[in-house]
Amino acid sequence: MQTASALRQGILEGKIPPGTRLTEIRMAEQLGVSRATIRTAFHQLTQEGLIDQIPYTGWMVMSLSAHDAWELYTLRSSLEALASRLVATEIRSGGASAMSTRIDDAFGKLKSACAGGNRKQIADADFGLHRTIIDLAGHRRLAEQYAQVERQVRIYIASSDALLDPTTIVGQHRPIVESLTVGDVQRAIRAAIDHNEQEGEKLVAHLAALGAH
Amino acid sequence: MQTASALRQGILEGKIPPGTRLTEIRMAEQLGVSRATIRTAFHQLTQEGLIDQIPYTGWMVMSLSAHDAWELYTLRSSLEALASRLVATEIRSGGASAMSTRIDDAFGKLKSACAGGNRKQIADADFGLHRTIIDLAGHRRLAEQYAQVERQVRIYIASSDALLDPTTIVGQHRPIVESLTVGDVQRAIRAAIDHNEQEGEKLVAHLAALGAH
DNA sequence: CGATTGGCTATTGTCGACAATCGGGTCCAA
DNA sequence: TTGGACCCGATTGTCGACAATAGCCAATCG
Repeated sequence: MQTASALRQGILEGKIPPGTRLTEIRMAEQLGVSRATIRTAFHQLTQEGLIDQIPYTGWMVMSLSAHDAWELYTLRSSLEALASRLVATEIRSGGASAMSTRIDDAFGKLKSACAGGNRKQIADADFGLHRTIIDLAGHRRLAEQYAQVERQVRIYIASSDALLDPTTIVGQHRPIVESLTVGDVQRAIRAAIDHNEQEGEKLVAHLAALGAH
Repeated sequence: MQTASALRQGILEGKIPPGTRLTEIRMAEQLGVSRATIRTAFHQLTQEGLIDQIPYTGWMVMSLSAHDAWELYTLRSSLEALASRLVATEIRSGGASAMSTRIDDAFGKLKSACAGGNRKQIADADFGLHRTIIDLAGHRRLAEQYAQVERQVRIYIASSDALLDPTTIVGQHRPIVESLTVGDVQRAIRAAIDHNEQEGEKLVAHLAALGAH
């Protein structure tokens, strides 16, 4: 839906910052549609994990505390560990070379994005690599739940690209890619968990610093 | 919301079987409310994973194939493994005796339910024990995502209680409870995974048998 | 002076009517 | 016979108006 897309983009690009209160009436006027249309869009965004409803009061752009960041990265760790197990197992058993190719392609895009230096491109390529692995698992519900986590993480990555260090990103993802493409199940699971632990600590620290400022 | 609760109950108790097509107009007449109210209820149930929307066509009660069952149990396994890790770690490090108590209580209810023999009570106690562990993890997003999986599993458990064997249920849960209450992290994780593997195979087999009938 | 009650405003919750869209069936023509 | 265009019923999508509710501020009472 068009109006949901507009709002999603605004939130994900940081134009509508976390904690912003959204009212149906104002949004309806602003976008030139009726409240019913806004309402379905808000329901959609709620399902995507981007906003929250407060009965008889309004809607709020999801806002993350340090504890929320901890939740996101512990959850993401578990979901990526499952995906890594499934993909690595498939690569190990079958000769699924198409899977390895797609992972290598996504990793290649990340490498050239880091070489380029464009923050948005780097972030997109980073998320793209992770999403490629998730999609390869052939697990709709896993993909859906992962997408919810990813979108919430993106809210913060977008509004504060303090978590992107172009010089280290490629190296941090190499263990994940290599263990997967050779079908080393145990190492792939471990690599996914380790990666999320590192990233999670960074986001928690970042949010704690913001909270203190 | 009242109307969402009525529909949820109907679906979870099997009165509205999987695959049923729901139309806003008929539901509105049937429950004596307007379409707008039904619509928000449907959006709520969609977020809960109980129904699906088909644009310009209607809404359908979630229907599970054998592959869907595989998805549910692999996902549940990962989520319960995470919860088990968190809870067992907490019990090990702190003297969180309240946690052990709540787990033992839930296990006690399961035992007496199995002794009683009432299917619905057994199912509720079974889900209750798992939910207790999830809740103890202190992880809102984990609880929410787990709830989605649980509700979808419940759709089938309710409509075909072939998966409940009162004589073995208690024994199947004992490793989970014992490893958690003594704070054995690794064993707790393993117990959670093993349990889900068993249950998943049962549901897959059940669905495959239905598909063949 | 503090707490409680009452009303007021802003916002969501609910409603019925109309517009847009989808799917299937029919009719016609090649 | 078969392919395709068209029409029609059913259903959701959208709209504006009214009802219900929460939160706030002030007035009142102890």
